Amino acid sequence: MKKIVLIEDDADLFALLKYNLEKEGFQLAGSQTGKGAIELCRRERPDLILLDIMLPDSDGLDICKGIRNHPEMAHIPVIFLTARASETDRIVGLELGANDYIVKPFFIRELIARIKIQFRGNATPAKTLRAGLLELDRSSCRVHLRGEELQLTATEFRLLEFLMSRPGVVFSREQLLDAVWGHDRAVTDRTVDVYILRLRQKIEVDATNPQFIRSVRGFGYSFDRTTAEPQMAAAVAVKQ
Amino acid sequence: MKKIVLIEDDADLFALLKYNLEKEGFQLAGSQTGKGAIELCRRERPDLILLDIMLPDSDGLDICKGIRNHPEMAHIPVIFLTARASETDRIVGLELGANDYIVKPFFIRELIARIKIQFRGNATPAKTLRAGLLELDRSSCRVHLRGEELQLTATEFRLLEFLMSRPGVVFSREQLLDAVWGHDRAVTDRTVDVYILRLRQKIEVDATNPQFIRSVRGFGYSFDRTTAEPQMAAAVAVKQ
DNA sequence: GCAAACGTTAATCATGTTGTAACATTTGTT
DNA sequence: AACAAATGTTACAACATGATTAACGTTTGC
Repeated sequence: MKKIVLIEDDADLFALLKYNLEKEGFQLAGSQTGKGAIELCRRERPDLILLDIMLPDSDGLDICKGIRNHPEMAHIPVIFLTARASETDRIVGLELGANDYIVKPFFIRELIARIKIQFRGNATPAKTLRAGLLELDRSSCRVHLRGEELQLTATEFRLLEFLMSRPGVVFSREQLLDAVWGHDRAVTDRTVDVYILRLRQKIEVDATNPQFIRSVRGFGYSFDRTTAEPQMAAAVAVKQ
Repeated sequence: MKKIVLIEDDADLFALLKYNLEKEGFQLAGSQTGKGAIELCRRERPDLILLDIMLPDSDGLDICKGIRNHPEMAHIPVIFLTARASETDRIVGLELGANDYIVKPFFIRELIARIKIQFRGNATPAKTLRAGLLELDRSSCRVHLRGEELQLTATEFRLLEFLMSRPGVVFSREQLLDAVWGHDRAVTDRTVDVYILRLRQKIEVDATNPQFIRSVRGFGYSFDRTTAEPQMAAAVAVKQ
């Protein structure tokens, strides 16, 4: 849960924001004075700071500058609440490090939207797929198992990526060929079997009891963690 | 000087924004259609993209998604121009990676303010890229290895800079040509191979075991330490 | 105008990958 | 148990890819 510090002197607005932001699932701390705001942030270590510029006892810009001067807080995003658009220049022109600002009066939902933009950061969509000890990193095209890097070929990688990105879903050989080999494929569907085998040899610890790639007889394959069944273990023991 | 790409179908608004942003010192490229917007960005490689959501021929959200899917453009900030606050939810709810948005009608100065906020975030771009004993200084266009200066040609430098600025990310030859050679490339993708070779000859200590530039068979190249040690493979072989 | 440096292509070589067929095993059904 | 269908496994020849070199056209600086 994200924690927000709100510095706003107007009691009504303070209450309104606190109510709405808490309803939205944020944890709120705050103060209605600028005095001690920096101390408050240092104690609370919020994920974001909402800062009114016009405070009766101090200047919001100074508070922001102060926060930026503390290395341990310098990275925390600050959104200014400002009374008039004419103040825009001061916020932006000076090197204060505001990450955003919003002009009063504003819709609560717009403020929430801007807060969420800050939290989304630079929108780094999960580039790496995980399943227990198995990790697949899309950007670097690497696969790790228990921290050890596996050497997969391009086709193996694409197949594993496709399966891992839709865990639990069973795909027919046809579908896998379309997705991994492409549309202009001239490939037998049994080829999929061979690649599944090769993948298993590389990612499965125990090939006889696949942990990651599940065969679904009559349908195809799926990436699915079959929770280790004690029955299976027993069966194996009997066989020996 | 910062370069901005503007995608806006309204001719009046397009002209108005172009005039004002150029007056502000930005270099502007743009299009009044969504068609080919991604291609435009790939060619221009702007520092920021202004994107109208409602376009007659395509959806701005899709364009943004497309941009985020190209690794070489994924880091470029996008500001949406949106007609109504009610569209806010779509922008924020979806994982599209918008960095900001502004609701029409807006003050030009507010837009400029928001643009500058985006640029200030990048105000401290690492002027020099480092990777172990390898140093690349962007401002002086010099590269040092163990303190010794290397003589790289312009293309070699740009290629290395591009790869080093996104360590670990694998780029296809296509992407590298787009990013390093630029728009009017009438160049075979094999050319990339030759440049990779020349770079390796200059920066790699042991060319047979590349330390910096990794070939990813079937995908392309990336600037990345290869964690897999050939010694390990040998040890395994011996154990068997 | 010349020579050196640079950018590009094409050809060759070694190596790893790919897809298939043939065979083996498992599974479910009668 | 017998059988057929589905899946697992192996081996191999054709193929694709990347590294490398040489050659050629173009730009640059003097």
